[in-house]
Amino acid sequence: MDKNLTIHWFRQDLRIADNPSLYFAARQGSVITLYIVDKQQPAMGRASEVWLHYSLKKLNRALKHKLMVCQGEPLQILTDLIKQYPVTHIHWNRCYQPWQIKRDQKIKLQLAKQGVQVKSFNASLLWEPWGVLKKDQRPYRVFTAFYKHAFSKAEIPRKSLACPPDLENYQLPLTTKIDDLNLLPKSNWYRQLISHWQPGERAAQSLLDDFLNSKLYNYKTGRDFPAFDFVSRLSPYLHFGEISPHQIWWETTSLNSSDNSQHFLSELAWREFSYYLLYHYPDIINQNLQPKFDHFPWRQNRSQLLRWQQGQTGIPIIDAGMRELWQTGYMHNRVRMISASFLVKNLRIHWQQGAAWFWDCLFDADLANNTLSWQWVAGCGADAAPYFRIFNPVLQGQKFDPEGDYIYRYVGELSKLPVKYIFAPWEAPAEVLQNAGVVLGESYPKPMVDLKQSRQEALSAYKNLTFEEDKPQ
DNA sequence: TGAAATGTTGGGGCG
DNA sequence: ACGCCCCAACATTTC
Repeated sequence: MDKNLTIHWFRQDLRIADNPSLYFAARQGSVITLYIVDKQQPAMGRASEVWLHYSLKKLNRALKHKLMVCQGEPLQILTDLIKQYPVTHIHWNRCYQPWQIKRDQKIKLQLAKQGVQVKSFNASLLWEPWGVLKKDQRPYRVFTAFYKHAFSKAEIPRKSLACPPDLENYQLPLTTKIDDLNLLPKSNWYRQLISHWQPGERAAQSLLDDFLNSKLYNYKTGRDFPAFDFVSRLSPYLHFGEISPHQIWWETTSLNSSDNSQHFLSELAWREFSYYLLYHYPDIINQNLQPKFDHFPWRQNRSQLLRWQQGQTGIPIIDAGMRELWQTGYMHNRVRMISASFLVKNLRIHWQQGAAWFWDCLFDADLANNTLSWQWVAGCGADAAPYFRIFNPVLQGQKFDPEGDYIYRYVGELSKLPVKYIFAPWEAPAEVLQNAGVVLGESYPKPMVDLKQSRQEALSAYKNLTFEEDKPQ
């Protein structure tokens, strides 16, 4: 009997449900499920490695302990497997980081020469980046235009696929253990970090259910308040493919079409837009999408960067955010914008240094989203915030954390300071500070920069930028 | 997915 | 009764 044997190569699709590559592999015969730690790949962030470890464990369990893991060079590993086993097909779901695209093209070509059928599928984007273009065949650079086109003119996202029935998972001898991949760091800091999370497909499903049942109804306004849990927190799961955007899309649209669900879908579309831009402009990892920013006078300042990273800026809402990141591998989106704006505008430190820190600390660290979001805040991205849009962290706190709940949660030094002064402790009368047991500069830092002055400096730096561009050459 | 500066309006206190 | 001032509240402009 000539039965098919397919290798399904897991990458950023660590799920069984709605996994096209796995689904079609299972339908045509037995399957080898494989995960490779690619030693050639750019370094993952440290938090991401921790997540990956636990996610692989969960996946392996769901596959009845038949997930093969190894590390090395994918082409070599796949070639060896073809030689040893009667492999007829190799499947994977597409990845979209520039290095992945390059790698996969090469591998596909080489494997085809060896007589196996190689197929790739779409598992992580609602719209393929090459499928959405302006009339002049160039990519969109404005979100709303992109979204309108994708939403109304592009192909409707496919519906979720079922779990593959009766996976005949081919057992391979001699597999590396997940523990051998050394994804966990030597020290124990990660235990506290991961304790806030439950990686894996099943947890993603229940987060989605929970979100659609009880949080979505207040999403549009609730999503701006970092103290409250009105966001989905699905971002890490989306990054690792523990849930598909297709499933989220269809479950949300079939629920209702309120403002809230529309808004949630548009956030999902921002993710698409980031992937889209990264596909069309792969240089934006290291380069400003708008070249006029190439000569922007960024400041190089290690000690200021460090204070920002450690949540010791002396501005409570920012410190709260940076500490949330450090302690939980996550930061609420509203606070990401505030703290990023502070780094890039008030401190005028290069967005790439902020992006690098987030990359290392976030469980949802994602090249497309992280890069594009930082460029957006810095003003050098597509459809970016105008240069003069500078967040005032005091006002933002008053507006979006009016009771100070979020700040109190992460900035314990100020726990006795009344709400009235929690957003700007330096403005509190000496007596109030004393009663709260706060000594500015000792128990809690003084603000590291003057907000008003640094705002002015940023404005004039950014303004020069536009003048330079307007000058005739 | 901002904030500050500036302009306008309208109600109430008060001579 | 009336005009004047003050100022909060809102609107518009500017960076």
